[in-house]
Amino acid sequence: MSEADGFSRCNNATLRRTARRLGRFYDDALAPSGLKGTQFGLLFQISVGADPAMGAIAEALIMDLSALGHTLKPLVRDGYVETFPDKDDRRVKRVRLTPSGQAKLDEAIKLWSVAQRQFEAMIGAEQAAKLRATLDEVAALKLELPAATPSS
Amino acid sequence: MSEADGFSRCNNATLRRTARRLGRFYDDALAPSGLKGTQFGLLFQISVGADPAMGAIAEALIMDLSALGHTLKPLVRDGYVETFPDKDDRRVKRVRLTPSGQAKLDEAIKLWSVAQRQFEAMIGAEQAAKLRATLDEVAALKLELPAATPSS
DNA sequence: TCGAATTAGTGGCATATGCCACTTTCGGCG
DNA sequence: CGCCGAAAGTGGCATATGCCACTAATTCGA
Repeated sequence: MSEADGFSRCNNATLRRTARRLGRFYDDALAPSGLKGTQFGLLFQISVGADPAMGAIAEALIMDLSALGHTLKPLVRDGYVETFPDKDDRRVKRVRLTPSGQAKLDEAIKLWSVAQRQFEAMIGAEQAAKLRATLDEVAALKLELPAATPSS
Repeated sequence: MSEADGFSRCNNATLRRTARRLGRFYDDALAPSGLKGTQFGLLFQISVGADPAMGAIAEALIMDLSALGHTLKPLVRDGYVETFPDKDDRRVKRVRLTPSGQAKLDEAIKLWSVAQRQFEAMIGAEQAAKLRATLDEVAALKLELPAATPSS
């Protein structure tokens, strides 16, 4: 029963499953703003940084650099963020919100608060904080597969 | 300052962030099999069901039905799963593993075990079980947004 | 100072997910 | 019966993510 009933033992599967569920909830809440949960998080991350470089954002969100580039496109296209090269290192591309983007973020934060409050009312703020702490702990683990082929 | 420190307060963002991290870890472990973590979970879910209908799988995985359809395609294309109409209700499409799919799943389970073991060795089996329990609890919540403002 | 190694991004390709608009079947109901 | 509304999937469209191969800009060592 433990394994036979749907692989409830796989930490990864369980995590993704819940992520889909919660993702839809937050997405619904943000819908009026036209932003998805991911975009909202990305805009926020940009807003709290000091014209962060793409690499810095990717690292903070534990996201692949190229994935970040892709995800950023619609936001640039819609005029919420803009990029510019770093003064000292032309390889570096920095990102910042446009006034329009800041306004959109402010708007979205109001919507986000509703979902956040609702969620914490259901599960309890304590419990939520504990869950986030555990998740952050997991995200910080230096996971490494046992060297598959030490060959040579 | 509660929000200015990187939005660590957003349950959804934290969850996705960790999902990306853990997802890559499991994906790396499964790489030799050519399967992604999601496909692995899907194959497993199919294997434990009795020729489950698409709707049943989608519900079990808390996944959108159409999303499931999309995700299933590469697996059908590669000959790991096959579908057939339900005898009594032609609207229903049932899914099952092919012998090749079962073999691939068996192969993947060995790889998965390594990642699973490794992860639990790092965070502790107890802790992992507790995390999964909490995640399942969250996934089971009947989240609902406070009736949208009829505005005006 | 020049070329190898490294770093930061980009583009292409493939899967992951969702929503919406349809189409096909069913299950009632008058 | 025959029509309507519900149920189960499909296809199209758009974003989310990753990996790989490549390019451009820097850094470093001989």
